[in-house]
Amino acid sequence: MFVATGAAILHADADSFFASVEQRDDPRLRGKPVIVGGGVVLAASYEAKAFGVQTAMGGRRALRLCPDAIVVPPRMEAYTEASKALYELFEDTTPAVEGLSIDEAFLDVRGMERIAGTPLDIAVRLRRAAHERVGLPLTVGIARTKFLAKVASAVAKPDGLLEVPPEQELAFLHPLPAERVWGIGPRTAAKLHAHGLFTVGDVARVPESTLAVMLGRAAGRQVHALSNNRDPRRVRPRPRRRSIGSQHALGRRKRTPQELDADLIAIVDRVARRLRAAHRVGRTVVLRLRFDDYSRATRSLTLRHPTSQTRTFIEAARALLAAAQPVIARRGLTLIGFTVANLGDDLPFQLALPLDPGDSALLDAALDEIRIRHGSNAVTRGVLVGRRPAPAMPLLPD
DNA sequence: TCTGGGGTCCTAGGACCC
DNA sequence: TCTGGGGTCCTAGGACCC
Repeated sequence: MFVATGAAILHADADSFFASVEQRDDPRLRGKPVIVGGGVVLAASYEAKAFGVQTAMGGRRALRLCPDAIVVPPRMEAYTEASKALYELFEDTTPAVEGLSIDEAFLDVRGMERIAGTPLDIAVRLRRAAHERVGLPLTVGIARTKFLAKVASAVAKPDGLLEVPPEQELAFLHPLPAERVWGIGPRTAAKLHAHGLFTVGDVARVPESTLAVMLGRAAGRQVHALSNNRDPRRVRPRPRRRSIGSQHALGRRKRTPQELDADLIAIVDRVARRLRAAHRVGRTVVLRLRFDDYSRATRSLTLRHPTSQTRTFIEAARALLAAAQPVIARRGLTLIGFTVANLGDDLPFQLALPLDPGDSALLDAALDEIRIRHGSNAVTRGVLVGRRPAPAMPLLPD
């Protein structure tokens, strides 16, 4: 009888995803060092990685390391298609799939022994299907917890398969560098190194209260739990996304105010379109800025009503940009971004009211009532119908 | 070492309310 | 005259992930 404590969580991760899709679609790229991106490396094939090329590296440096690399521009639609095909395989494998990113997911295969074989059997089939049906290499880690499964796949890359048996978990985990722990990035790692902590095992021996002081309460707790191999999180479908945004690097060239405004409008419009396509609305708008010295700033405000209207967002974004002018003038702008958060659903509705719908206080009250029924960030658009002979009017006119 | 574009979560302070 | 404790919301920033 299969027991629930066995290693039965799979972490499936496509290797160098964008670059693998490019190599799949263009035979001339196979076996060659490929870089996807331009100014910056979005993805590098393993042949390029062998030269030291890494994701997020500047393009010029990447080409110094690997002069023979073939640079191709990204094709996001192709990657989205490939991602869908991969996720179809995941969903065919088990109903319990938790997507992490465009090319990466957890699969819970507990209790499937009788119908589908051991987790290892399942993983072998999944990898074969990825090769044969999608044409992409897939690395799979198998373990008892999500964290260990993810670490296992990272260790097994590229195009690998690794199972961590329950009795070998600590022997596997503790010798690894601390950076393998989820949530330990460069900053946190530097803090840990300063205290003489380098491996997961080193970190595991530090009391949680000490880590909380060093890293903050939440981060300390998480790092302590994971490094001590405690990860009770279940595999479950991801909740809906909480923000939608877009950004654009401007380069060093100075923009005139008119050019900057045009850039801003283009970004805001892109975000608003995506929001409407997803039937979502948002209430908090965030202007994201980056300066000559790569320092960053954000400016945000929360609207009275959630919306997906381009015009409202542009007004808000312009106001935030205007307020940030002094710091922009001092530090020079190199990136501009716009994000809408505090998302809700855009539900069409109709509301009958006893009074003339020209009354704005009444309108606010009506919207509040709707939000009580549908959630605080729901609903911005609809038709208000007055009982008096008045024409139906749009609630927030375009 | 040189930095793109898409996200997530946490922290901390201030305003405001009871 | 001095001033508790708890809560929510908003804004800004930091760190991390792919």
